[in-house]
Amino acid sequence: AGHRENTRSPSTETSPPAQTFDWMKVKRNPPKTGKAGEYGFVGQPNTVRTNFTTKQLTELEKEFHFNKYLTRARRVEIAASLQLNETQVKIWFQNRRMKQKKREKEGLLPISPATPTG
Amino acid sequence: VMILRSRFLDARRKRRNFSKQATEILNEYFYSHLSNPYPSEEAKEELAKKCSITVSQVSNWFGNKRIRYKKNIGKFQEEANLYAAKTAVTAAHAVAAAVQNNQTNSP
DNA sequence: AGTCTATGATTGATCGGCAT
DNA sequence: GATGCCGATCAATCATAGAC
Repeated sequence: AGHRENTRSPSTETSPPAQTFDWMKVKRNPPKTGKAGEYGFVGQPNTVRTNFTTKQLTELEKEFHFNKYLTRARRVEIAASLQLNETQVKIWFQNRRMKQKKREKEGLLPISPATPTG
Repeated sequence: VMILRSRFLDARRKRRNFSKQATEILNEYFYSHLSNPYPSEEAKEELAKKCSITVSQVSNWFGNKRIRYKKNIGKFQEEANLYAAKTAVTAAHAVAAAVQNNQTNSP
């Protein structure tokens, strides 16, 4: 999505000195996800990326094949059975759909007809 | 925590660096748009074509570049100057050409 | 032949915008 | 006003290619 422009001198673009533009200051808020995945460890604003287990991924993948989209009820079930937040399940499906789209898009043209030099 | 590696030992495994020239093109774009290195979809497609890589790869490249650049600006200073100078030369050529064109075209 | 760094890809999660 | 989805991006990490 769109990002904010810089607040620096917008005059000359080709300036050697490394200025600090706004995009360089962008910081993401830490995940709100309070995970409870692996081996006993609940609560805590888990400040890091959750690592899904192979089992969880397998189940999610399996469900994805069945339905690309989830209903509220199904989401609750999955989240409970896999010990994940509803949000995590929701986000996973979201990302999975994007991944699917990307694959379809890529696996359609990448075959360069005649790769010229360069 | 160790046996679960086979999960994704797939694509990420065998990776190939882009050609010297492709990297050159990408860097030129990056440093000449340092104030906002976010190429549009069209720009990405054009870069992808010029570099003979996919649009996703262009996106990956810029994503990695942006993060790594801001993570350690100092480390890229040299590279930044290099490309800044390069584009400056290109600009100079353009100006020279324009001037010449102007001379032979303004009787 | 290792160790360290550069780099492309993957992915859980965030951001802004839009739809319901 | 809240909630879900999309598209783009972030940020951390993986695994490998390359430098030393």
